[in-house]
Amino acid sequence: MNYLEFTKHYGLSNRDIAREVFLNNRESIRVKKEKTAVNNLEKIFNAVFRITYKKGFQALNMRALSRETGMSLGSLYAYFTDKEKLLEMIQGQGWLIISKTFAEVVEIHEDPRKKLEAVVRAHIFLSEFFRPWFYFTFMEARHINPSEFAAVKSMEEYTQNILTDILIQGTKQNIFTPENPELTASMIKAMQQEWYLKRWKYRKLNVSVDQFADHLIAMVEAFCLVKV
Amino acid sequence: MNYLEFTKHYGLSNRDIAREVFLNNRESIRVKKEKTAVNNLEKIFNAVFRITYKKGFQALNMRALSRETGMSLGSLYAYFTDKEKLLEMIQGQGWLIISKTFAEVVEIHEDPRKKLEAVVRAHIFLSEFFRPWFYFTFMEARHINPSEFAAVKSMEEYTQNILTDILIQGTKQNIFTPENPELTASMIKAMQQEWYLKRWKYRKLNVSVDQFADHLIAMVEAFCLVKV
DNA sequence: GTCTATACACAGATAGAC
DNA sequence: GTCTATCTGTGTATAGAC
Repeated sequence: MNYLEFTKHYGLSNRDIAREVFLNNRESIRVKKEKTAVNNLEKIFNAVFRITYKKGFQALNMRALSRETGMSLGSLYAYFTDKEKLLEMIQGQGWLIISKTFAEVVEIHEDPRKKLEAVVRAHIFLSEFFRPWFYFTFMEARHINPSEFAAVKSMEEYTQNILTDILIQGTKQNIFTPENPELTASMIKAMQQEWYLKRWKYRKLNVSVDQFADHLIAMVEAFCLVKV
Repeated sequence: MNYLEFTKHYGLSNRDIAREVFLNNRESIRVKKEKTAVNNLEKIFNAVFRITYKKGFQALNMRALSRETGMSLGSLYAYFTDKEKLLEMIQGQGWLIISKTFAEVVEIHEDPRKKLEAVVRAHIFLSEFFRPWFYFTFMEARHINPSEFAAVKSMEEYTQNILTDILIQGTKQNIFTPENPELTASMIKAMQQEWYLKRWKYRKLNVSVDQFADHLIAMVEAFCLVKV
C-alpha cells in the first residue's frame, strides 16, 4: 500500500482532530456553536504548528497566535483556559487518532514479514499526513510539562514494542535472524522519525515518502531476514 | 576502536571549548584574566546545557542562568553582550572542535569498509562525549536565528556527504552494492542521532555506546556489503 | 461570540556601588 | 570582577463593552 492508497483508505483528516477536541472539551470551551468552534480550533491548531515549526516554542506566544489566526486575544481565551491547556489539547487528541489508526493496521497481517512492512509504512505515512503534529510532539511537547514528556516517551515505547514483538515472532518462525530485537526496533524508529524531522533534506534530495519507506524497508529486511 | 580508546586518543575535553571561546572572543568578553574567564565560561555553558536539556529553550532565561551558575545577572553580562551572542558562541565553537576531530578520522583508513566503520563510530563517540552540545544543537539551535539553523543544516549535509562519498567509493571497488547512496547515508545519520537524542531509552535498555555502535554498523553492512 | 483596553508578572539588559 | 537595584519591553490573562 502506498501513501495515496493509505490516506484514502483511512480517510485521515486534520479537521477530525479539531472536531474531537471540541467534543471532548465542551466544559472548558466557552464557544458553544459546533461549526464556529471547530472552524476556529482548526485555525488555532494550524497556527500553533506554523509558529512552532518556523520559530520554535519560544515564539509561540498569545500575541503571535492572535496575529496568525486573525483572532483577538480575548477570543482565543474562549477556546482554552490557558496556554498549557491549549498545548495539552493538541497533544492528547492527536495521540488518540494516531494510535487508533496504528492499532488497526497491526491487526491486518499474520505473516511477520508482511506485518513488519505494514507497520513501518503506516507509521511513516501517518507522520507524513500529520507531520506538523509529529514534529511538534517530538520537538516541543517535552517542554510543556513533565507529564507531557512522559506521554511522548510512553508513545515511543508503545510503538517500539509493537516492532519488537513482530521481530521476536518472526525469529520464532525462522523468518528473521535472532539479532537483538529491541535494538533493531529502536533503529527502525530512528529511521522513521528521520522522515518528519528532516523534511527540508528530502525535499532537497527530491525523495518521495514512498521511496523513503521502500528504502527503509529494504534496509531492515537486509538485516533481519534469514538468508536463503 | 572503542569509546574509551577513542576519548583517550583524541584527548577530548569540555574545558577546551571554553578556552577556545575565550581566546576567540577576547574583544567582547570584559573579563580579562584567562583562568577566571575560562572557569566561568565553562560554568555558564554547562548551566545552559543543563537548563535547556531539562526544560527547553524557553526556560533558558538570564535569571535561571544566574541561579544555576551561582553568578549574578551583572556578572553574566561581562561574558557576552546579549543572550543571542552567548548561544552563538556555544554553537560555533563546538562545531569547530567536532569537525576538526571528525576530519582527522576520515583520513586514517583507505579501505571503504574500514573507513565507513571508523567514521560512523567517530560520530557516535563524539556525540557521546559532547552529548549536551549535540542535543542542544539539534533541539534548540534552530530557534536562535535563521543563520544558526542554516549552520545546523550545513553540518548535517557535510557529515552526510562524507558518508555518501565513502559509499560511492566502495561501490566502485565492488565492495558495496549500488543502492541509493545518498538515502543510505541519510539513514545512517538518523540512526547516529538516535543515540544522543534518546539517551533515556538506552539507559533504560542498558545499552552501552559500544553496543549501539556495533549494532548500527552491523545493520549498515548487512545492507551495503556485496554478498559473497 | 468577539472585540479593545488593561492589569500584572517576568523577561532582557544596564548603571553604578563596592 | 562582581554585585544590587532598576529601567523598559513583552508576555499571559482578564474585564467589560459591543
